[in-house]
Amino acid sequence: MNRRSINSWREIETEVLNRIQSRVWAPGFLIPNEAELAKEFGCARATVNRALRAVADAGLLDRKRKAGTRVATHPVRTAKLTIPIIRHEIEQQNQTYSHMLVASELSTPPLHVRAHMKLAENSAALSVEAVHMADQRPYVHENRWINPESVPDILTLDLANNNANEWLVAHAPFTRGDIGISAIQADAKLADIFDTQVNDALIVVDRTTWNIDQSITMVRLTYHAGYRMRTVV
Amino acid sequence: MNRRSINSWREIETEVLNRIQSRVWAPGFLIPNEAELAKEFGCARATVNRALRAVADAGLLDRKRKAGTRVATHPVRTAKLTIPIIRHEIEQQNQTYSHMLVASELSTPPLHVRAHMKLAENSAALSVEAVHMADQRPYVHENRWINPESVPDILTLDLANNNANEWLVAHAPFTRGDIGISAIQADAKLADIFDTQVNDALIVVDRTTWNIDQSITMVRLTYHAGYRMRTVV
DNA sequence: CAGTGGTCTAGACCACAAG
DNA sequence: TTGTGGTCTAGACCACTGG
Repeated sequence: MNRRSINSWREIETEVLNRIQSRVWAPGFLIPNEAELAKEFGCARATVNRALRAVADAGLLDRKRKAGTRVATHPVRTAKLTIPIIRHEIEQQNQTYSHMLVASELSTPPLHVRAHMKLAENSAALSVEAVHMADQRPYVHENRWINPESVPDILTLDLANNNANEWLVAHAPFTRGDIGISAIQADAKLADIFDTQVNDALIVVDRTTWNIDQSITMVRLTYHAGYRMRTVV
Repeated sequence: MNRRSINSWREIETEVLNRIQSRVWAPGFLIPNEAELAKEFGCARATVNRALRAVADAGLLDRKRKAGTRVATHPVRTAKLTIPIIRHEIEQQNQTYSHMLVASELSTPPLHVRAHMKLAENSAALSVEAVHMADQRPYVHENRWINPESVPDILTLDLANNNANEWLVAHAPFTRGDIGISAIQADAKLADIFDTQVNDALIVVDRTTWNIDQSITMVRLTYHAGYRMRTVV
């Protein structure tokens, strides 16, 4: 075969994607092993490995030792949902960010919060309620519980002039988090905050972050009516 | 230093994460270069590279040639939002999947669809409306436009017995897609489908997929009331 | 210009899993 | 048992970019 030598993993990745897309390698097809592809492309096996690993990470190939590499029959694609700092998200739209603290209080969280955050029955947590504004208009409402055992410094922080969202990102790295996205009807309070109608549909993001097995914070973000989360695959 | 030798990239990754989390390497800190870390860990530079690349991909390190590697000050975390085949999502919850075709018709799409899918003014597209059921209960409503130029075979497919969602995944690989998530109030039709109240808040996912620059399909998925998308970071 | 990460190579050994 | 991907090494050169 007079194929010109392909020796960058990105070129190999492109070639592999082309073969999959053009169905030269159809779904379920067992593709040649790394050594053979390396010979075909005239490069080292490690380079082929790098390329195939990238394509497999994207969900288009299934790789198994001994069994070889197959084109995924039902590629499970994943979209990257970025979790931006709210100020950044707003400023990226060329709007002016501001932040309003509604309330902050150290108290005993309700049962469902204690349960989800794995807090002891009599333990106190810091409750923070705030509204993030874009060009002075309410953008997202934040309702947060913070575990002071994970971030004791939060108790001495001036939350009126500091933003819990950003402060936590910089000072409380987390190892994992769970996220839920749902839709709710605006109640009277939310309708008032967002200057919209009761029963308007709003997007809600619930997120809890953990340091190993200790909860850091549990937050509910309720976005203004008409908000649209966007991403690409 | 009497450090034991660390020579797997996963161990190095763990060690790096530990140093970031314990703030031994604080946000903004310029960490040693790959060669130095390789010496410290007693491994090859390529191994350090593999580990640092993984951590950087996770958003916790910023790497630049010549400038070196710094701990991210505002780590941009990304959650993986999987785009499952609806049948799989339902079966994973141990529910029985079924699928009901409401309508399918070749017709001229409305302007906003033509515009988004980049279709010519007089071109026809296949419109498919269906409901996916879990244990006989409506789970998600699907409203889809398919570009027959991208997937001509769809025109001869028996959509009553085949599921456009799955068929497209297997037969029309896409190179990119854009996704929007929003909340809407149920209108009379959706309330009827989901046997819920008008004005109930529903989650809507709009997705358009592309083969290079040619649109394949544009779909609106409207989930039943109370549906919750979940993911982890 | 020079330091850093990005990548490639040729070879080696290992870990897993199919048969 | 054995074929396949997974990983590591030591070295090399390249590409980008800060100073």
